Amino acid sequence: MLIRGNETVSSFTFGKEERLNNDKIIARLYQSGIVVSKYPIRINYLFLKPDEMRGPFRAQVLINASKRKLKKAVSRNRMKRILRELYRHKKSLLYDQLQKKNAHMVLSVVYGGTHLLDYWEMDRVFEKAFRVLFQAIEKYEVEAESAEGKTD
RNA sequence: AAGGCAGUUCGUUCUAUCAAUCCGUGCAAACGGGUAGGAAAGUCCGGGCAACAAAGGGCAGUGCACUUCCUAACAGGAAGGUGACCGAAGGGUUAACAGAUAGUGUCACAGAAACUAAACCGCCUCGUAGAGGUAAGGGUGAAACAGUGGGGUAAGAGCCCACUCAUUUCAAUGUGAAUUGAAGUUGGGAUAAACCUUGCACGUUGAAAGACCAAAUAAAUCCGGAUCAAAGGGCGGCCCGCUCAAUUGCUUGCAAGCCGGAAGGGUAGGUCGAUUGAGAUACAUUGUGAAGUGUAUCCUAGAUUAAUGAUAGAAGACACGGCAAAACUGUGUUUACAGAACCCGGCUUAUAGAACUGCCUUUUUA
RNA sequence: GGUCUCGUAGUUCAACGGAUAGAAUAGAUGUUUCCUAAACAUUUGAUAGCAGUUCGAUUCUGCUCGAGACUA
Repeated sequence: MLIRGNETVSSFTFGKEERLNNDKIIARLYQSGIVVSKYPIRINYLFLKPDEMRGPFRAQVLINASKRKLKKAVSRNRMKRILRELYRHKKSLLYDQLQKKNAHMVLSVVYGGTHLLDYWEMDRVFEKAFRVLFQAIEKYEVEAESAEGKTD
């Protein structure tokens, strides 16, 4: 089965409000966001204030595949769909982390490889990338607290 | 049965768990239903639709080019004609199939000569310095001024004759391209995917078109202009022609406002366009056919950072192996090409595998 | 989504439809030098691919492939 013991069983839905679709925020994400690269997956992320978020969720994501690397639309679609399923199944972990630190973020997950991966190969890379991302979230809390201290 | 040619169709199915999107019901939770292709592709043609305020004409430009028909239209399709080619046969393939007698250009090297010309070798005559005649033969070339045979001649030549080929005119047949026949004071390369000529067609842009709502605004600056005219904008690129916006004051060249533009600033969310259409299927009917007409039935993707999926299992299919073969069984694969972006009609290109139809040849059996 | 442009030696560029597709530079080999550099000589291309037109295509035409630009 897909659902493993260490994963908390919660909703696996992936609606419109969890997807990033605002043009301005996307531009900010790619200009000033931070990159976590774990070939062939590349994740850009950017922490936002709660009032900047456009929806009730803690994170918004966009998933894409490079047209330069994958010429055929069929293979791009396939990679995007696998990544979407992986995010859908693993996002509760991300939400837990964000809940602990009371943070909000937007992120983009981009497939930048030149050949196709299957679901379980992609799963391995995706978990590694997520682990790096969680470390970054833990660091962020410290920076945020110090920033709050300065402003106060 | 095997092989070949031509054509048509399909191009996995089911179950479980978790999802996406649209529609419907519902206060909500939720439930029910729909959800990618034959090419959705390339963007090569043709249309619909929308904007460009509003008449035209000419030139330039672009495209097409045997005939007749089909179609909203087309460089598409159907039925034919002609040439070339393939096949043993049934038959098939292909054509950028108007014009070289409107004009211009080009035809390298070789060759004597590459276009209204020309004599290198050869042949013949006079004659032996040479002059003249000759395109039959040689050699060159991708191409040498109709071909074959005979007559004729000094030698030759469509110079003459017969047949053939091309071309022109006439007649018959056909809607027509053409075909068949007859006749001639006809016989003068190739190239138009070189310029071009003739005929026909064509505005430009492209759904990021455009319409509406919401939100946000910004003045100041620079350039030009205001009804005689000029300049500027528009009517496809140019020309002709046509046409268009905006005024008051007073010191008459300045002020204020106005019109057009430049640059800059702000906003950048939503709805419509946008999925019922030259629609699909079935039957009847007209037509050789593409297709037309009529009746009935059906509604069959509609996303917008972009849905139509992911994983697991089963069946089926295919490949390889075991067995003389089949059944059976083991292993592997889950397939090829490929993903709607306003919508249609075509064309082109890609495509694992499977099924069917027609025809031909060969062999075997009755 | 739409509209266009361009593909020639490893690289940067040439070439009216006409011998064997040139030039610079890089690479390789040799000469020279005690060695290196420089210099000199020699050498290296399926004109992106497949068809067609033509006597003959880098050039003209069609299709395919690749690269790039523009477009609220």
